[in-house]
Amino acid sequence: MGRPRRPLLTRDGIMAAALALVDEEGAEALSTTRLAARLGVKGPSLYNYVSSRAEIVDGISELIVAEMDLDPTIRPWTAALDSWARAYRATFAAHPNMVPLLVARPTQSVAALQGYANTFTVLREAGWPEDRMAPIVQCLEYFLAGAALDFGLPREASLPTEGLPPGLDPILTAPPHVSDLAFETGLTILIRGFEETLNSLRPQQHN
Amino acid sequence: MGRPRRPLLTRDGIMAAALALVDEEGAEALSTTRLAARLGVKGPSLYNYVSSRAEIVDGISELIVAEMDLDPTIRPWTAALDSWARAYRATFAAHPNMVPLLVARPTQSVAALQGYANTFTVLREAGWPEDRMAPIVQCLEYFLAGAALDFGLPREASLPTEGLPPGLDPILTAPPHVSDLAFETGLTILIRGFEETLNSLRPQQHN
DNA sequence: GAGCTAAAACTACAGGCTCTAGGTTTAACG
DNA sequence: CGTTAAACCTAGAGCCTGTAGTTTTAGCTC
Repeated sequence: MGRPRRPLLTRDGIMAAALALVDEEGAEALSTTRLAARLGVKGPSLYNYVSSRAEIVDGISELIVAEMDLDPTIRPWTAALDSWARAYRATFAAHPNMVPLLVARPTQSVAALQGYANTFTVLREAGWPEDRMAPIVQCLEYFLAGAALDFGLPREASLPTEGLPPGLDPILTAPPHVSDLAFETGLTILIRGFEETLNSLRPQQHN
Repeated sequence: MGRPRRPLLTRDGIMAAALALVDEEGAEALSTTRLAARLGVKGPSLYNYVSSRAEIVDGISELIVAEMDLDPTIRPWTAALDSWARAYRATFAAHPNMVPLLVARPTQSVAALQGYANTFTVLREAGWPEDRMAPIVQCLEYFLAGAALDFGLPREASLPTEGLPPGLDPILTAPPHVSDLAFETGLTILIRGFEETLNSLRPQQHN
């Protein structure tokens, strides 16, 4: 076939198509062969723009992180954390198939780091001691990551049906919105807890 | 080679070897070929005991879940949740390479369900209303799952080093035990929050 | 003990995956 | 117009999961 009149591919196009592929067909459908087919091209052509499959996964992550628009002006800090948490969750909810791929790698995209930096700024402004910020942020992120995992789980996984231990009704007959409830419960408790922690720290600042 | 004098494999032996393989060489080393080699056997022989690779992953999960011994007699309920949380975390800490494989599937092993059932029993005893237990438990599990993910992350991931947004010092210069701190912080806050939730619920029970 | 069945290993291979090597056409530039 | 390099291609190596069919032998029945 030789070189086409105009390039059939772009790096951004590859990443966008990869995200669409995963959204539509699941994480296990993300192969260079299938992605290339979707782009009207043979597999190895992708390697003109990308050096490995892992790089494609990273590219998708960046797209998703970029998608969650954070407002850096929100104050006070409790509202900022709350808004961050909801944006985080909404983003993963929009791409449930990506969850297994995302959680396996550490977040090192620039956009994500920007988000962290902003969070630290807000906390610092509010009077949080330098050495207390990282644990607080990480602690909230644990909760958010766990909540995100929930979206990635296969729906309606058939349980053994027989030989189950008794007393599981609360989880078996749970209404579908129990995840929302769990999220709201945890987020409220965590942020209130952070607030109390900060309050208990403040008096000592004036010693 | 034909049938050996005594079987070379057992289902349990396969699962145990698979767990050891993942622990020692990482999740990506878990292939039927390599697992078989470690057992002194060729790849397809495994299929006499197991019907798919996924079944092996499930088997490993069960081994790990079984490993975390929960004491069903612990009271009060706050101590029970605390102990459950620590056992959960310790278990994942012992098998960091399994984390990516574990979180991608829902927990449907009998041992795990037993653990849930026990948790619900303890909460019920303590006076939690039936419809409040599932959110509480799931909320704590979000936190624990997220904390577990931390163990599965590749260590010492090299960051871009340049072009980083400013203000990231708290995360970059964080001491290595910041994960422990984040865990303790979150667990304390959550359990205290649950306690207050229950207290605020109690007065209404006597209406 | 002889013979049959089925267990438990094997080899061979189909089809999928990632990625490399090298070929071919054409765009872009001097 | 000629050269270089871009951007596609095909071929294939080497991994993977899983199936089919073969071989040897254990264990049971008569």
